Amino acid sequence: MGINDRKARQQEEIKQQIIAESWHIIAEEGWQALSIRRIADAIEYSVPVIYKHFENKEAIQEYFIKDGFAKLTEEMRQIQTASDDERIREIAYSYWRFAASRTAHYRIMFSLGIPHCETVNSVAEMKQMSDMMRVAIEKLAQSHRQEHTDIYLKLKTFWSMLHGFISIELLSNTVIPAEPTPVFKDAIESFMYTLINKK
Amino acid sequence: MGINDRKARQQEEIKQQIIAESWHIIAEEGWQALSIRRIADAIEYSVPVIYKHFENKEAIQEYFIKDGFAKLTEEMRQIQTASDDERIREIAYSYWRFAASRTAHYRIMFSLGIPHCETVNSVAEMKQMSDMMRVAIEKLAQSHRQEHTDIYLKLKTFWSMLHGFISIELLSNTVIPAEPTPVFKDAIESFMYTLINKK
DNA sequence: TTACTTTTGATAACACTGTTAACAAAATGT
DNA sequence: ACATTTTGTTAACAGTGTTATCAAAAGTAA
Repeated sequence: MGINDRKARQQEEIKQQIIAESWHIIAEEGWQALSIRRIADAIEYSVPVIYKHFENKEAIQEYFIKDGFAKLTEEMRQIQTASDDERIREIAYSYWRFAASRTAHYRIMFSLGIPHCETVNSVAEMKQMSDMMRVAIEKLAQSHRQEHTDIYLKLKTFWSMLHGFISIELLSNTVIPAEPTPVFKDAIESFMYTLINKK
Repeated sequence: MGINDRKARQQEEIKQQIIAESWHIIAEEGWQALSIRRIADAIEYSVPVIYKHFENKEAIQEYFIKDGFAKLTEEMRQIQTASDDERIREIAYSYWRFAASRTAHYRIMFSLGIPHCETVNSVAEMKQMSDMMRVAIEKLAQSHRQEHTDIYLKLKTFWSMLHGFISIELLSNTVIPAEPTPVFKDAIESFMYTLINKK
């Protein structure tokens, strides 16, 4: 039945339009400017059509959260470095650059206003990212004969540091510098130092 | 003119009622459940009365943000410790306990969803808190003959760490443990170590 | 081609939201 | 007792997310 295939394609196209136009609005005017009616206007369909593709507005937010983590993971995946030391540094830097270049996206991903997700590990896209970090930390620990480090402890610390710096940056409403600041770099070096050297 | 005094008192009481009832709703059902009409119902006045005391809803949020930082600073101020080492540790712990015991308040203070404040230093209550942290770091650095450390760099790192850990904790929707976790404590010790010992 | 069925989409409503203009009533000053 | 200011209310405007109801288009079978 080619007819059903075509229908599925057409529906999928509408969904992609919803996503594209939504992002258009968000990028231009922020998440708070996004309303179902504005999406409907933009895609030139009536309001209830949107509810055929997203259960509610929160589901749209959820989509962008997952999408954000997927994009972040993708950027991290493209890192090519010689040493394990370099790798974890570059992961940190690409995290910073992501927050700097896609600030609107980052804000949505970590908006603590509305509780949305269950556990970090239950969201596949989040887990992918944290896995990538974990492996990098693991490798660095191993290559410096630190097999007995608590990796999950270090992973949590690592992510907390990254997000902490970005958050504080986001508090003052100025644009995040495109490249990691010295403060940030310094903290990453400290983290790596305590990871490599036994206590 | 005692009449004007009484009027001022009555108006002030209404304002306090607005604050109290607002907080009642927030504590019970979260920030998103707070609406002007619900406040009006609770204080048994009509809606426009609220606008006599707060310019708009954002002003109410702003009030709670400032109030939160004031309360946090107050808790930090009550710390009594023997050594400078102990002090910075206790500041970190009281930060954790604040976030754990007043999670709803903490969420409002750092909700990155709606941009609200200018610079950190322009909000007096924020500055108070960061000053308190800065002095503690300064003292610790001095008492270990580290006069040439960049205090602002360390302050930013310190706060980023604290907020980073809490944020990650807030992501997974479970309750924050009342007492600082080992991961958190470990990170604080690391921070203090790099602060005390020259690079 | 006609009749029936399913899918698809639009209209319009419901119950909210923040905000404010217009007005009535109470309190105060003369 | 009258005029004025203060105080608070009603009712509306323009928007929000969400959904029940219904019409039209598309597909299926005779």
